[in-house]
Amino acid sequence: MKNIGDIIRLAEQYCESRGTRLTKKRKHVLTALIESAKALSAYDLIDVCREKYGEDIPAMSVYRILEFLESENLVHKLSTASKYTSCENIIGDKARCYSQFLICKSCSKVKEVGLKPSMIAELQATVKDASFKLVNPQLEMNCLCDDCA
Amino acid sequence: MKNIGDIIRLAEQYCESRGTRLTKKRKHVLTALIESAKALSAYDLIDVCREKYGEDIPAMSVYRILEFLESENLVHKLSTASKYTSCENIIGDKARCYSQFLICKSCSKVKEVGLKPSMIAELQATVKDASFKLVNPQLEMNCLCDDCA
DNA sequence: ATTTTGATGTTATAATGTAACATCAAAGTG
DNA sequence: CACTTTGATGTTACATTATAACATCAAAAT
Repeated sequence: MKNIGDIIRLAEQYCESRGTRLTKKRKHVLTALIESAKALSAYDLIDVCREKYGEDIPAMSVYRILEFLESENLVHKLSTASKYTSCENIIGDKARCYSQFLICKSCSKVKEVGLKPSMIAELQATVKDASFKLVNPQLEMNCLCDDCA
Repeated sequence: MKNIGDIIRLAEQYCESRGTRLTKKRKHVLTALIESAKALSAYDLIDVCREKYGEDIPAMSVYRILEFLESENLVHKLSTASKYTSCENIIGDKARCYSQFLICKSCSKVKEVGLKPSMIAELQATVKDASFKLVNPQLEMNCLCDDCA
């Protein structure tokens, strides 16, 4: 398990290699998400950045930053919760695109788990049979964590 | 395939048997959802009810009605889309609680598919291993339908 | 030095959803 | 039947999530 500095440095190099930049504010938002065990809303992130970095980021910018981090596969949006979480295996060799997210609906604690290939195949087959194309293969499970249950 | 009147009558009897009432407005909202191939937002439903029944239902009431219909297993909320859809097998003998929803992110067309028992078992195992409890086992897949792709 | 591009700021507003309290109508009770 | 209780709906106000449109700023490329 790397420390946060190492992770951010890796993320920075990764962005550079893709011709994009991990700016200071983007780093702060990403750091906030990595350090949080829970998923955070855009407005939560505004608060965290103010408290932690004395930095006042407008909502519009936070949304743009989140969009950027998502496009770089550093962050996931959890649509069922309207919250965001950092990728568990940030900059893994193979970006994990098929994940199952367990989300505590009470406290927003999140666990990201890779899907077995057999499951992926099964889900894809269903989609194909129904004449749909899968855009974002991400399973969000509405749960309660043991602490909240 | 039953006609809409038969379905609504069934739903009504079902509610009666559970000691709840399918009122006129609830029927209208449910009918609108059944007759739509696409998932509808709460505010879409306000429009449909006005156009179709000349009935002006305030947003608050629509949300309450949707909550009721969900609690009776007549309607699903698709959280990833913030829209609602009627259950495909309304009042099936066994309410289908584990479903996979294919949702076109462009036009909101929805297809509901039952999950294979092996998938359900797999998902549940993951949840258990992670010390979470599954609250709502509903898989929403962000897709494009063939028409929109 | 200047231009270009990408990042961020600003303002306004849209879309989704809920809290709190008032009213109304149906169903049961004396 | 009058009365009470309960459940359904109305009303108002507001919270939360998100985006559009246009302005400014800063880094990099020429």
